[in-house]
Amino acid sequence: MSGSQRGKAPQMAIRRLSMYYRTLASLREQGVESVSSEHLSALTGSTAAQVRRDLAYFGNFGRRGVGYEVHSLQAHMQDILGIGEGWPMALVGVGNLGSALLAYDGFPRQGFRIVEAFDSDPRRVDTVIRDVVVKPMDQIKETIHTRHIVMALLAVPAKAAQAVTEQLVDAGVRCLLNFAPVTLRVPSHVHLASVDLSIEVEYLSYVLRESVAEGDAPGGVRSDESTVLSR
Amino acid sequence: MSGSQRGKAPQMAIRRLSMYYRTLASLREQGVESVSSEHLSALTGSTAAQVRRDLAYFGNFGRRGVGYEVHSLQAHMQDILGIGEGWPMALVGVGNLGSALLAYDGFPRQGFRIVEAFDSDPRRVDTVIRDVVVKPMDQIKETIHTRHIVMALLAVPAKAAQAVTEQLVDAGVRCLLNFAPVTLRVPSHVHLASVDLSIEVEYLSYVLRESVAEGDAPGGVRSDESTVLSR
DNA sequence: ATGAGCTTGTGATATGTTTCACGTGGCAAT
DNA sequence: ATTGCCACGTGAAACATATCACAAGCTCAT
Repeated sequence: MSGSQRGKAPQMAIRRLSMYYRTLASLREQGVESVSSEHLSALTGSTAAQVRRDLAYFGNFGRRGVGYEVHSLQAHMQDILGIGEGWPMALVGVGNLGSALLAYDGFPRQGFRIVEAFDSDPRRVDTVIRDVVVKPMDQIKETIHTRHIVMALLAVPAKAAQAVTEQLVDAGVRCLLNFAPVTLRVPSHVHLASVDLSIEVEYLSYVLRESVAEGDAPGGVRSDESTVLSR
Repeated sequence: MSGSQRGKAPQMAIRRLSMYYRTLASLREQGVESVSSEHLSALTGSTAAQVRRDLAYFGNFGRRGVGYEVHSLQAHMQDILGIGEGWPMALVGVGNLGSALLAYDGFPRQGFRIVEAFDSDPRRVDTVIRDVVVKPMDQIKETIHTRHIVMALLAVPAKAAQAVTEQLVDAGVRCLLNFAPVTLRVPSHVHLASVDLSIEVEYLSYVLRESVAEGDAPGGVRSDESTVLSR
């Protein structure tokens, strides 16, 4: 009944669902009521077969000969991804990046809100950014516990990251999005994703030099080969 | 001669090289002179076999029975990744995120520097952040051309992203790191990577609800399953 | 020198993901 | 009703990636 899917979906498929979700939201704003896998793939830089396969991991959302109903498909994506649960998030580290995360309007728009922020610097404690009061680190455990926060964003310096991670895990956090350029260790019941800017830049640097080394003439138009899409 | 490698490396392997590089730098600071694949895998959350395979895509850097010499291996990684070419980068969009990117010290430490910044908001133009003068958008083409900039970071609102991308491509940029939550279209000779915060958060949201749905008891200690590592 | 012990580099294998190709069901028009 | 067309859902094939397991090469102690 709630034991969801058919086969288990590849991790990448789940990330692509996010893209489909966003694209569907945009289509809906434009008043589009129906999409084909072909259309959706063009908008997300995927392929039609991939779109169909990705969606089929989770159910039969389309109608043969017709396509997918935008509104209903979006609702399904939202449900699968857990958007709308309105998970409250905590932020640790209110430096430049942390402040940017607090201000990032993509989160609230997708139903995620940073409701608590922490920093070790006394000069930042008690400042207010976007209606969030910055608290000192020693209040992490109590605050996270009483507010039932399960997701945390980690925007502290690399050196501090592992120690802070352990505080957060100890406080009961279940998901961590790490921005520090380090490999974190977490217990197996805690989920971890990382955004690493250096890795992305170095990856581009690699493909750049590779493409310069070989001959490379301009060609047609290609789509996103981003971090998460592959092809 | 410069047509580098043996087999061609998986994209993920290249991202892992970045992690090895960073880890080697850290080991070197600690005065460690030699590592085994076993040791390196423990530090990066990979496996020994994976480390050896990843490195073997590019050459024979180790000595059997001994391991890898930290300094020399780091130098090879640097060379492969093109770190040290000192690619100058341009930033477009000096809002919260853009400012954070300007301040991010991971870039200069890896040999990448943001040397130009652009914004469409007149209130931001001519301000100076971290020694970089913010220029108006209409100077993109000339500036990028004369300074031979090949990499650009895109930190503008989603709505503006595609248009700005086209300006940058027109100006001669070869690599783009996109932070806007949209799928960009670029000509095939331009390389694109994307960092999408919503996707990461939604991915965590998915695995969270999945793990809550099934029974899940705490277990041992696991390592990074981040964006880029897989397993 | 020789042997024991260690760790790399790599065929072979296993696993995972994407693509292909087509059967199935649905719609519209005649 | 029947026909023609369309687009989904999916088994099977192709491809990509990770893991296994071991031969090859190095070091050190004797």
